[in-house]
Amino acid sequence: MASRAEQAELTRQRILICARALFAEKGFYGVSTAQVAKALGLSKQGVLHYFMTKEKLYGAVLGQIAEELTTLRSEVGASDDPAEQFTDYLVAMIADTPTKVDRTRLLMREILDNRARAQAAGIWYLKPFLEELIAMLRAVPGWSQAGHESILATVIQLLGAVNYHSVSAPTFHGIFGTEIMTKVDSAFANELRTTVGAMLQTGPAD
Amino acid sequence: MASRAEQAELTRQRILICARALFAEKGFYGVSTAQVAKALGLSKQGVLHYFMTKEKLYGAVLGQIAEELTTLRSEVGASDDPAEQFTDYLVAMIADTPTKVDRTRLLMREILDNRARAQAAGIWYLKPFLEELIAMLRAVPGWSQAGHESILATVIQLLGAVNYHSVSAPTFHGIFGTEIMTKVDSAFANELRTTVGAMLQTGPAD
DNA sequence: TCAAATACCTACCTATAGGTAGGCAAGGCG
DNA sequence: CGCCTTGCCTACCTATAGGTAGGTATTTGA
Repeated sequence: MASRAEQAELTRQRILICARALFAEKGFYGVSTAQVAKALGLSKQGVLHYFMTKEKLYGAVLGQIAEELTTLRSEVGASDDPAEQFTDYLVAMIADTPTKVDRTRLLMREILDNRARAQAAGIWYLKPFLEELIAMLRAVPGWSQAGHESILATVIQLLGAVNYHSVSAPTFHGIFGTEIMTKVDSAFANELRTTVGAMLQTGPAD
Repeated sequence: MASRAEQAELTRQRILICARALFAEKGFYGVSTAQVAKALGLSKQGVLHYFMTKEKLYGAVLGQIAEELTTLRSEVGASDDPAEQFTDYLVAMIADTPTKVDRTRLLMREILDNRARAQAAGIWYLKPFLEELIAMLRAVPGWSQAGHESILATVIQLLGAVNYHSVSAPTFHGIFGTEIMTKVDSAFANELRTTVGAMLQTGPAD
């Protein structure tokens, strides 16, 4: 049997995973700590025992996501071609597993909310990630001379292209039917490569 | 002086506008009817007098947005060139006024939430709008033969590229500073044209 | 002119939110 | 063995949520 400490860590992880899914689905205000607890067969205080407040629980989920973002780079094999490397990085962001979908949805919510909820304190971790994207784009031939605002605008557009898909997938499934959308989902990575390739080759607007 | 009916309609509009801004900023669960009322100098019942329930108030805001979406087409001058027409349509979606920003943010929230909150009933109005985009893309030379999943994937990517900008703008302002981001905001339409142009010219992936 | 309609308000009710206080039983270490 | 820590629970508190009931003063139209 697991030791006491191991058991505790396991529970902690279970809470984190469950909270992540629920926050992703309903948002911070849409989920109560009691709901998280109930979904795990725990009492509300069982949850609060590990994470003192709801705010901190949410923060822990966000921290986990931040960590994933920083290690994202190591998941994609380094290519010699800067354009390919950039593309691979973006493709790696596609949310093709439930965990990744949750991550993307939660990040989108956070971006929407952080202005409303006490300042932008929770977003620090996005910066290095974005800086990396910017640097990678700069390394692509034809982009090194582009203005900073061109680079940023392009990165924003690409992030939108990648992330909007997983965020909107359930809705689009409802609108267009599962059959077509399943095809879209599986074709998406390929389409994204083409899109990114087209943009990179055309170069910045300025 | 305004008649009673006119006065009432005016109040109704004021409530709608205020609710729209608040819902966009904090989401359905993040705003209380009392807060909406307070922001207008009304009592909670003053608001409920016009919109029986919070749910219905939210629905009315959504309805207003739906109407805006359906009339969006008439705002963009019809060009002869299908590619140009498609591009113009997308550019018209860019949220460059507070009202439009609210609209985009609220739609993004709705897309995130509608799975969680009682069914997808609120999304019907997106369909004609999307169908229109699809039809316009199909009309572009080189795209008419593309598979439906290619078209859809492309539309999703483009919607993401357009909408992510206004959704993430406040966060990005916080991260990169207002100076650069202001430049990005004003350069965005131009960059978007280039992006869309590049994609259209390259054609679908299949 | 006077009664019906209506714009908006002041209570008030119930459910639930986040969180505190404190208990209890089962490890783990001296 | 016995004490202390700790994983988790049962109350319980206060604030606020959405919503009902019913009032009042002003318009309006017959």
